[in-house]
Amino acid sequence: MSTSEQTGTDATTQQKRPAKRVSLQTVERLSVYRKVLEELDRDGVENIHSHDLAGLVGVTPAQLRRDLASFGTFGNISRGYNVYQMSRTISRIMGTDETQSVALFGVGDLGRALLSYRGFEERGFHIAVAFDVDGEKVGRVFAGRRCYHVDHLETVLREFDVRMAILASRPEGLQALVDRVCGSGVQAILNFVPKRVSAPGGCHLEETDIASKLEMLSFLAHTDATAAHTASLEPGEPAEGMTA
Amino acid sequence: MSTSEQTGTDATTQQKRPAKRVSLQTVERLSVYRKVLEELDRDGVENIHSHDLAGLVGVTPAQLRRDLASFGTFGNISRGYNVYQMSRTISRIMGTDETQSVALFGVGDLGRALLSYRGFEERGFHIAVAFDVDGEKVGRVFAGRRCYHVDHLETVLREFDVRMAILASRPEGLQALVDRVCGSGVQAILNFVPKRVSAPGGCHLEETDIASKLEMLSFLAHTDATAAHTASLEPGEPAEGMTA
DNA sequence: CTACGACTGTGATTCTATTCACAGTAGCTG
DNA sequence: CAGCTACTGTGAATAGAATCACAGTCGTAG
Ligand SMILES: NC(=O)c1ccc[n+]([C@@H]2O[C@H](COP(=O)([O-])OP(=O)(O)OC[C@H]3O[C@@H](n4cnc5c(N)ncnc54)[C@H](O)[C@@H]3O)[C@@H](O)[C@H]2O)c1
Ligand SMILES: NC(=O)c1ccc[n+]([C@@H]2O[C@H](COP(=O)([O-])OP(=O)(O)OC[C@H]3O[C@@H](n4cnc5c(N)ncnc54)[C@H](O)[C@@H]3O)[C@@H](O)[C@H]2O)c1
Repeated sequence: MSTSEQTGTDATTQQKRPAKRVSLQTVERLSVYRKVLEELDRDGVENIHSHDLAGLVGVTPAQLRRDLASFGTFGNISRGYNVYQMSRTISRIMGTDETQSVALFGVGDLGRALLSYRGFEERGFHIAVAFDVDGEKVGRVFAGRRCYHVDHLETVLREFDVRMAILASRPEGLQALVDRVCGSGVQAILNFVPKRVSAPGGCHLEETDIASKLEMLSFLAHTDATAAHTASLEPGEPAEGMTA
Repeated sequence: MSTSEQTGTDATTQQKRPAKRVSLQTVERLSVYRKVLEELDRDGVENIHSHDLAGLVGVTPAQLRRDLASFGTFGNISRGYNVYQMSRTISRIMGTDETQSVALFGVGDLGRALLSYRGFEERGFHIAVAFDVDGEKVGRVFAGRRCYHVDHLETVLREFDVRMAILASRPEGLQALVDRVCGSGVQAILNFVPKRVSAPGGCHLEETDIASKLEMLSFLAHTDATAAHTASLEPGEPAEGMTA
């Protein structure tokens, strides 16, 4: 950033630099920064230095500053960052400064747990509506949210102005569901169903495979438990067979 | 790998190369490879080429081969990889070739959803035991698993030979819980509680913050929705204040 | 008012991950 | 049985992320 107009920086200055490609890892960390900043704000802390904040979230000060720099200048030299301001700024960057409506697909065990979870509201998300195919569930109200039949998702999604969705349904027909959801204006999907699907262009899809996380942990536990990790392979016999 | 003894490679050959530091990202992908390989196996596919498998999981063929090469040689030239063998090998690498016992802490909405989920068994994990502090829940049986009081975790964990744990409790006293759990021989923890904790050395800890995933998705949706992403910042006034 | 100490933002550097590209080889064909 | 094709495993090249280190700035203290 240029040395001039330090005090006079206005939004336009930053808007002129949208080209900065910011990595997903940076965004993930931003989320953590904000969480910590909110705690600090609650504790009455007003300003904090990169060194201290970095210590709290477990990254290096350099990385923290670099992450923030992706979005422009907003620290005040020798006073550090304003906790409240920065928390709000990160919210705005992520689009969570105003509560967003989210749709839930699949009101099973997991879906109901998500519906009754109160932690989303604090982070700027509101599950506004649920969908299912089960006649037992359609029409009922779960934790204050009505459950509609998937057949009507197009009209209902637009009615509630939903742009994000959570999938907690079943693997069958998941791709078709994704296509319909994306076609109805949803731009981002969080998928809990352990099935590989792809979203059409312009729609972001994020997988959350819990079993996969456990596998990773299992690997880590096994590799440094058995010192020189015996996690070798067993090439076995060439296994003569047909070609795929 | 040397060109010799292609057919005669035995486990010891690989065990001599434990120095290969394999990245977490590689392990994450291994998990996906295995999932796809199991589907292929069910479909009767016996062999597959790196190109085809890579296409199915959404990575480049080079990356797939590189990932596998971290663990040694196990493709057969011009026949590709043996689907069943490779699936088993990856399981062994991750330590999921034999079912592992997992402990669950916190039998709330989320905890019960996890307990009733049948997908873990297929991936080599079995939630063998649950813990809570709520008198209403302690002593009861949920989906076949008994719920013990957290006070007795040390003895119960050893009894069930548990080396992995899932946290779905509450933020209060979480660090203390982690310390006790790690002290009882647990080597890996999957944490759903949105609170920053650290594990003592030798114990791996993985966070799964669902709201954080939503934030990431929100960011992505907002940034390429508003073309030249207006996600600028608002430096605001210098905000004179105390030092942190 | 000047000199100092400390902090941010960032160019340069190091480290890591991914991709390229090819040597070497197995199977297949005629 | 020789020649061809297409694949794997891997060194080399590239791209990307994290870290180092410092110039420039601000507040403060004397
Ligand atoms: N329960 C868990 O702890 C857990 C953990 C990880 C992943 N998952 C995955 O999340 C998903 C939901 O898990 P669950 O335990 O709640 O399963 P569940 O079977 O209890 O619930 C699934 C619900 O989705 C509904 N459904 C099926 N097809 C649908 C469709 N096309 N559109 C909308 N709704 C549909 C069903 O009627 C049912 O109510 C599953 O795919 C599961 O693999 C669950
Ligand atoms: N429900 C969700 O969809 C969801 C989503 C994301 C994260 N989470 C997080 O997962 C955790 C559990 O969520 P929930 O909705 O089931 O909450 P919950 O309040 O329904 O259940 C929490 C359970 O943990 C028990 N508990 C409290 N302290 C404990 C301790 N020290 N040891 C063992 N058990 C203890 C409580 O008695 C209760 O039964 C929460 O921290 C929540 O923030 C939940």
